Amino acid sequence: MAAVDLSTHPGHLARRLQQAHHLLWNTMVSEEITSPQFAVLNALVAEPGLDQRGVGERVLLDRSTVADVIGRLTRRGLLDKVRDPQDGRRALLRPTAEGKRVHRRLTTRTARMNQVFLAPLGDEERAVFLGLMRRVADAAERLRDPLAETVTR
Amino acid sequence: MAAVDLSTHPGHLARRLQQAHHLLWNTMVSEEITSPQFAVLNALVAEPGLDQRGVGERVLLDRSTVADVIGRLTRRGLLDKVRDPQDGRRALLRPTAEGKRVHRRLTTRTARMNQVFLAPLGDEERAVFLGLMRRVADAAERLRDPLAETVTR
DNA sequence: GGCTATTGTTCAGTGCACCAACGAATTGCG
DNA sequence: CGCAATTCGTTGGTGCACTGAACAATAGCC
Repeated sequence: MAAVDLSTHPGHLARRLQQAHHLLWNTMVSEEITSPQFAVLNALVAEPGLDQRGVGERVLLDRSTVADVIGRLTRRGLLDKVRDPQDGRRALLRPTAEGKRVHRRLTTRTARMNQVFLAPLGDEERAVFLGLMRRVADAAERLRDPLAETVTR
Repeated sequence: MAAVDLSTHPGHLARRLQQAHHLLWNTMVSEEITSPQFAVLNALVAEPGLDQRGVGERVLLDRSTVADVIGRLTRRGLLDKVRDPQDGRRALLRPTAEGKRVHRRLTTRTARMNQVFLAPLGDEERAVFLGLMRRVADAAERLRDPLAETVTR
C-alpha cells in the first residue's frame, strides 16, 4: 500500500489540465495551429521584430523549443525570419499578412474555448482560479533564476 | 495590435505551471524518474496486477503514452510485465522490489516538493486551488467521453 | 464451430519541452 | 587593437503526449 492520492498533487493536476486543454483546443480552435504556436504568433503580433530570445521570454519557452515552434510557423508561411543586419546573431521575426489573418481568426475562437474550459466555475471562481495559477507559476519560475525584482504590475 | 494577454488563458497558465513543476521535480525529487513515471508506479503500488489500460485509466494517460512510460520503467527494472495466461492480450504489471523501494523514497520527496511548489499560497488557498484545478480538469475530461455519472467523491 | 466485434498492445508520425554542447557573431576588457 | 567572455541560434538526445493504423487475442453471436 502506501500509495498516494494524485488528485492532491498540483503537478499531476496541471498535466491533466493541460491535456484536457489540448483536446479542447484541437476541437474548438484549430487542428493545424497549436496553442504554443498561437502564443508565439501572438507575441509577434504584439511586438513585431522580436528575436527568438525575446519571444521565448514573452511566452516563457525554452530557446530550443522556440526554435522548433518558429521553424514550424515560418515553414507554414505565417512568420518572416530575417537575419538582423545590425547584429548577425539574431533573427528578426514578424508575422506575415497570412500570419496576422490566422491570428485574428484564432483569437475569437480561443476566447470561446476559454469560456467552455472554465464553464464549470462561476465568474468569481474563474478570477480566483486564474489568479492562483498565475501566482504559483510566477513564484515557481522565479525559483529558477532569482533575478530582477522588476515590478510584475 | 489586437494581441491578447496570455496570462488570462488557462491553457497557457497550465503549461507554465507544468513546466515549473517539471523543473522543481528534477531538482527536488529525481532526475531519473519523471513525474508521470512516478504516477504510473504509484498506481501499480496501489493495485498490483493492473494491465496497461487500467493504468492509463487511473493516471489519465493515453494508451500509447502509457506503453512508452511502462517501457521505460520495465527497462529500468522497476516493473515486471508478464502476459496474462488467462487473456493473452493483456500484460500484467507489478512493481519489483526495487520499484517499491524507489516509490517509497520518492513519495516523501514529492510531499516536500509540493510544499515548496504551493508555498506562495496560504493553507486555505491551497485547498481552493487544488479543488478548482480538479473541478476544471474533471469537467474537461468528461467532455471527451460523456460517460458514467459515477460519483467522483 | 466459425466468423465478426471488441479489446489490449504496439508502431509510425507529429509536436512540445528540456538540457547540454557547439558554432558564429558581438561585446568588452586589457 | 586583439583576444576572452558573452549572447543567439542550432543540433542531438531524451521524454511526454496525442492520433491513427496495424495486429493479435478473445468474446459473442448465429
